[in-house]
Amino acid sequence: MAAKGDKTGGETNGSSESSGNILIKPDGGDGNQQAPGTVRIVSGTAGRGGNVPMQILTPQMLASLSQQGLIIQNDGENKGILQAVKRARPSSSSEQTVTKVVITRNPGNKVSSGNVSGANTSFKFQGDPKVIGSGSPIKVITVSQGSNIPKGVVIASSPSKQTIAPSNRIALPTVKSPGKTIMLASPTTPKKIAPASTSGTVGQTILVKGSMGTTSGTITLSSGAVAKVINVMNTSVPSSQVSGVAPGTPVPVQISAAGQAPPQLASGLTTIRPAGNLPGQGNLQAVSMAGKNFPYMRLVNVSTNATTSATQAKPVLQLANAKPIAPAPALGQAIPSLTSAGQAGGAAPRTINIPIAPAQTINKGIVQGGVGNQPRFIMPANAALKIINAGKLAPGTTLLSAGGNLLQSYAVIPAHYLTQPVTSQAQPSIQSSSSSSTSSSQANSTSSQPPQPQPAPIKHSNTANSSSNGMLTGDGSGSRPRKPCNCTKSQCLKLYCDCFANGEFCRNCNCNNCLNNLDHEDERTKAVKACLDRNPHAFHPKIGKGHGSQTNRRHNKGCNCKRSGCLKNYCECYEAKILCSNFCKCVGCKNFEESPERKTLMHLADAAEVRVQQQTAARTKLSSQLQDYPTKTREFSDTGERLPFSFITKEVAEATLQCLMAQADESERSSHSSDLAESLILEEFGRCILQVIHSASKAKGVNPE
DNA sequence: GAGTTTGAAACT
DNA sequence: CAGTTTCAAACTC
Repeated sequence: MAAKGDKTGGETNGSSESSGNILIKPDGGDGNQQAPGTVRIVSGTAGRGGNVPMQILTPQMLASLSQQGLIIQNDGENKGILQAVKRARPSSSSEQTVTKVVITRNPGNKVSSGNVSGANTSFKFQGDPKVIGSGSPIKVITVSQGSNIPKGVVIASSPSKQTIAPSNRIALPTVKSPGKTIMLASPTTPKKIAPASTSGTVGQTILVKGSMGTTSGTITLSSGAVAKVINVMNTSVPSSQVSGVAPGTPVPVQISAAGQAPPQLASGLTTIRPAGNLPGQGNLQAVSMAGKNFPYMRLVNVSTNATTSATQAKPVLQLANAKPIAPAPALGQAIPSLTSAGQAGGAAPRTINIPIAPAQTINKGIVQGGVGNQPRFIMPANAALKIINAGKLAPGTTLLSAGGNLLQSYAVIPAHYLTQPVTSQAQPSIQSSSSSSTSSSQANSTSSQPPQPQPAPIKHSNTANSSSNGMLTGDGSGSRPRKPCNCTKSQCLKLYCDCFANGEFCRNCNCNNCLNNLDHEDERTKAVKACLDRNPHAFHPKIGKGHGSQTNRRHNKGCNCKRSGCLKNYCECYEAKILCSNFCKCVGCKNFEESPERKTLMHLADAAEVRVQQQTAARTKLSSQLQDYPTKTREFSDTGERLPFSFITKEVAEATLQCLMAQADESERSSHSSDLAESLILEEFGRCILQVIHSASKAKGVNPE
């Protein structure tokens, strides 16, 4: 699909400006004549437009801008536009502030264009393929002024590398602070970002459900494909909406510290951007599994072979500073980097470029979101899937390619890698990039060509924890805790293992001889491949949407129950709380709408739930009252006499309650009628009260004071 | 907690 | 593709 933010399409120029330069000219200028490799920056009034002298930015200048805090942020006013906002610098009042940058890619051209506008300056530019990506059409990044500057993604090369030239690309580093994370929402999720997911803290991963509507940031990977990037304010995420995203398309959201947008800090961000000139590409798919916590990225349709060089026109998936999050390391914890070649020390952004095929259609074969909000990325590892300049991936990286049909070619990357917080620890690198990019995004894609098998090298992560399942929890993103597995024979490398089946690493599990961790990526990779060979949909959510209603869920494959009547949790349909469908091959199914047995079970379950809730509420209330009581009341009168109610201590109350419960149990065992049971319980309560009174009368204390 | 039942996954 | 085996979760006692 076309990116809404792709406003500059056709703004390419055939000029011959030296590559790597960015020409900045007044916003609103068409810039069609801009020389390739240049970006026009036009100064203007706050926001956009305006008359400001034209400037030319060289890669070095661009890098400098990034260092100065050029931030990409959500543009509330411009749908589908990725905003770049330059962080305010207190010290320089005269300095122009870039508030908005739009980078668009020109499908048919090698020149990318875009515009940047700021409070005082508006820029429109055309990017040099070399600058933004090897000769690939680049997307437009629109930057508009925003009052909310501290959001952020920083556009620029990493501080560690001042020039862009070396890598020929512009990185979109994010704030250094605690991890930038990307979560993808289930494709089946509502079109609007769930309010519940709109809050979080810096470094936290927030799950945003795919939506239509306003976009906070958008990067068009190629014609027809759009990568979305949303930058969120530091502690809270505005209930942004995303536009240009197909319904259900997962949307990454990242949170950065307010006011922090140091380019050098880029980390943990995942950037998807085109690196080639392939026309109409866009092939990155985000796939989320219902109820799964594991994001996957899917690259579809790689038409070229794996050996294609980075300079070749190919869409590229870039993982910048993505660090494999091993066993859920705490934010800020040192983590081996997924990307970056040979760079230790961590400040420098590291990227992995993965060529991706041109996108033609969207989301074919994509797994529909399922229960819950645990997304995963599935990256088809076509032969074309290649790690540029990298012979190997950093620890935990699993990139598989399988020959054969498209569906069989996937690379599964644990969400950790995409959500890892950046750390300062030295990292194994695959490719060093002068710039790091930020924001993650996903694009739609389709494929047309069969992937070629090329297993991606995997390295072990020092931080790999054999017990980690990568479960994301406690971030308020909607992820749910997953039960630990108890596998004993499968080594957690078969679909028997829920962790593995969910695309997660085992963590805090009770499994034996577990290989589902970063320490055994090779084995894991092979296992994943084997599963995909057996069933290309192996990692797809089992629960999808039915044809009829948007809201109806159904088991995509159907169950095969024979003895449970589909009314026990053995049945996957019942377990998922959905009715059996035509796909099911079950025998003696009782899990259908009008089933009396099912209704009875439902009623019982509801009643039980109500009881539990009531009991919990009562206990909470009672406990609260008992705790507060001493502070609210006086135990002794002015005369020093102990007041009656002071004898009703917490222990007394609990004892009384136990007596009542015992009476209730007795009544139940005796099959008493409810009326009789009630009477007996009240009588018991009376006896308890009398006993308390009796005790109080005998033990009147005196205020020690 | 041990043993049984169950159905998905894996295998033949 | 069908039948069998393996496996781990669900369930029962």
